[in-house]
Amino acid sequence: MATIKDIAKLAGVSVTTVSRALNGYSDVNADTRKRIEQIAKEIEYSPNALARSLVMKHTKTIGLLVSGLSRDGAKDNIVFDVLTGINEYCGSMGYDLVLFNTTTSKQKEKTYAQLCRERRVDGVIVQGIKKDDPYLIEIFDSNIPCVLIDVPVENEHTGYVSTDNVDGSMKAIRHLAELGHINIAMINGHDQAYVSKERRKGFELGMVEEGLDIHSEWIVNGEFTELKAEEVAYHLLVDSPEITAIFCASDLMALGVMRAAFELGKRVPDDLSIVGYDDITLASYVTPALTTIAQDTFRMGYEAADLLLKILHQTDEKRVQLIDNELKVRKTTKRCK
Amino acid sequence: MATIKDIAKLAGVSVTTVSRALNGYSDVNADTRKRIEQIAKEIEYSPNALARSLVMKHTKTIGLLVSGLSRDGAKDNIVFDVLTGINEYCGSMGYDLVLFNTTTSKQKEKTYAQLCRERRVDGVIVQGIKKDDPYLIEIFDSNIPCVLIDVPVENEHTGYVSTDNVDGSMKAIRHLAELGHINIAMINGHDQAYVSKERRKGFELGMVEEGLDIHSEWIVNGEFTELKAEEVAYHLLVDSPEITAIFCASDLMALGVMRAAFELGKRVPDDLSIVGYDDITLASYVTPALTTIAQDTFRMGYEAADLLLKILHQTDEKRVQLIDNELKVRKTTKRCK
DNA sequence: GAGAAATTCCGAAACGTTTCGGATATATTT
DNA sequence: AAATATATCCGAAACGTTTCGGAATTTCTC
Repeated sequence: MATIKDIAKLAGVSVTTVSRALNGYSDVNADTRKRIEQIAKEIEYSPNALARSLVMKHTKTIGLLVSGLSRDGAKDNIVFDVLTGINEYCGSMGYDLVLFNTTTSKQKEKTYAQLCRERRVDGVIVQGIKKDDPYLIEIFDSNIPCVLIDVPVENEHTGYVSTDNVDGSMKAIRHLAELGHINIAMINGHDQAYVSKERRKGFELGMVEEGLDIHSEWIVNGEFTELKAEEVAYHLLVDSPEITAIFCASDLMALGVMRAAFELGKRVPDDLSIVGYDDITLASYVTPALTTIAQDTFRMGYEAADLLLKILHQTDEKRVQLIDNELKVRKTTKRCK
Repeated sequence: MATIKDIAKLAGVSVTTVSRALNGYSDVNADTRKRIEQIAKEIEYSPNALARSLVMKHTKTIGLLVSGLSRDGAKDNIVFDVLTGINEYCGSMGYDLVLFNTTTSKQKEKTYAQLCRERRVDGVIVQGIKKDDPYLIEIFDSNIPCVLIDVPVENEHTGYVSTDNVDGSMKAIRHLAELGHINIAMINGHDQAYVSKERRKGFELGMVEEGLDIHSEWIVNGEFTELKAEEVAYHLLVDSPEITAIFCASDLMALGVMRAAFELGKRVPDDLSIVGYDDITLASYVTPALTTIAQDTFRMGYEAADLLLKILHQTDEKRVQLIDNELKVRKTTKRCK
């Protein structure tokens, strides 16, 4: 493969001059520059990013640590959306992305910092990490620039992007309350997720705001999966048939609840109102279409990348970026009889 | 950041010995090895992959060139599924992935080969490329190991993975014919896609096999989008109300067709049978659930990565990998009245 | 106990860049 | 014409590894 040395030899100049010519420095004659560029094209030269990075001390790549990059991550397209957002912004800024594998056991034995340092990524975006993941404290302790998705960690070199999960949940409850619902239950995710805590808080705040009673036994975890949510919703609905509305911490779980309702012969939304969270693609395609709190996940990725580059270049001391969310009223909510 | 030199100094040995110790060579004393490893841990050493790759001439990374990594690629989760498949296999083999950005204009000015050579990726997997993309011939001409998804290009250093698209389409037609359908139309993708050509061929072969007439004006392109498919299906169904079944070259287009049918007051499947292609997540969630030809896209990614590594290591002279597909009968097809 | 073999280590070059400090030649000023 | 400024170039070191060829020491063989 052609190197800068080859060009130098052919052009009869030093490698220094070739380097400076190709990188647009001013102290090289216009003619020599032309000649060098010409030769570079002829012998199909392309610079070796490895060698460059080695001396420049930056790679123009940012690492991606994503936990949900597994087969069933396809249903909720959140991971994908965030990824495209990141990709979009990074692409426009000339950064490439490298995907780290956290799924395989092979990689798990390497620490977070090792992963990043080996590849010498300039920064990292972390997605889908749980509160109790050992990686998390390592992220905080290491000095690698990093932004988390939906995990509030702040630092000299780490920030995060999220949405206002308590406000989002309150929107859901207000909507339900306006429709006259009183007996409202909640299917939450699991305790290892930051958003679960927030969404529960929003649920409770919304309930007291509306003057409604909170039945703590009506708040159950659905593990963020359709199947588990279906199961717990089923039991919930048999045990407490007076429930007329369920707020779910994710759309996928809302789909599970719909299924449970169907099995019990409860019609949605006539007998049971449901509101989800996320606005995944499925939400608007399913029948009846799901009322939900929409998050602009693409934008979350986009802003995460933006924030990371700002931390990287120290152009800004901002460390957190909050994205709007929005209630989308569709067909799974109806006035309470 | 700690380097091999630091270890050498602390351990009182040469860098050669450190290198050989850490890489498990046999010509280093067990005690010195222990000592070196100990020191490495203490000063939190992690090897610089850049420097290593520079001399080793391989990076243990494979490049990803994907066109559909855009916002609306989320609906059909194909890109994502393939990606996870690739990620899974590469992870298990100790390879990392780098995502190349082809979406932005900035990158488009770089040639395919430049992109790969700069980063010195060991190989590339290309997805969603069109037949008339200038990149394609460059891929063929360059000597970078490469496997394409769904584009039949074979070479010393390039292979592809795909499914049997003509057979898949024939399965669809057979199914429709068995249900007594005679007037069958097809909504195809666009002419720049290899799979479109194949699926059309399968459609036609299936029709003659079943002794049915092919009306060439009943084969129209829907550009692989829901909207366009809805539009062309609408016109098709108004112009030729005798059509009782439509075979679509993608599930997304099938959804468009369902919408068109709904607008025209035609019930699916009672008045119109529809079969899609791909088996995206939406297919099974939509009402009525979509009958479709399922492709194991995760597996396609997985096998693509496997094939690439085989080409890379020259362990095999195989250059093409075909994945099975399968007819999934759901609720959008019914016996013709 | 001499020669052979095995064990353990190391110096130096190489990978392909960038960049610092200076050198040479030409142009400008006085 | 001398002094100064400008334009253009270059040598060499540095980045952090791997690896070739050989050297020094110890152990084995007869």
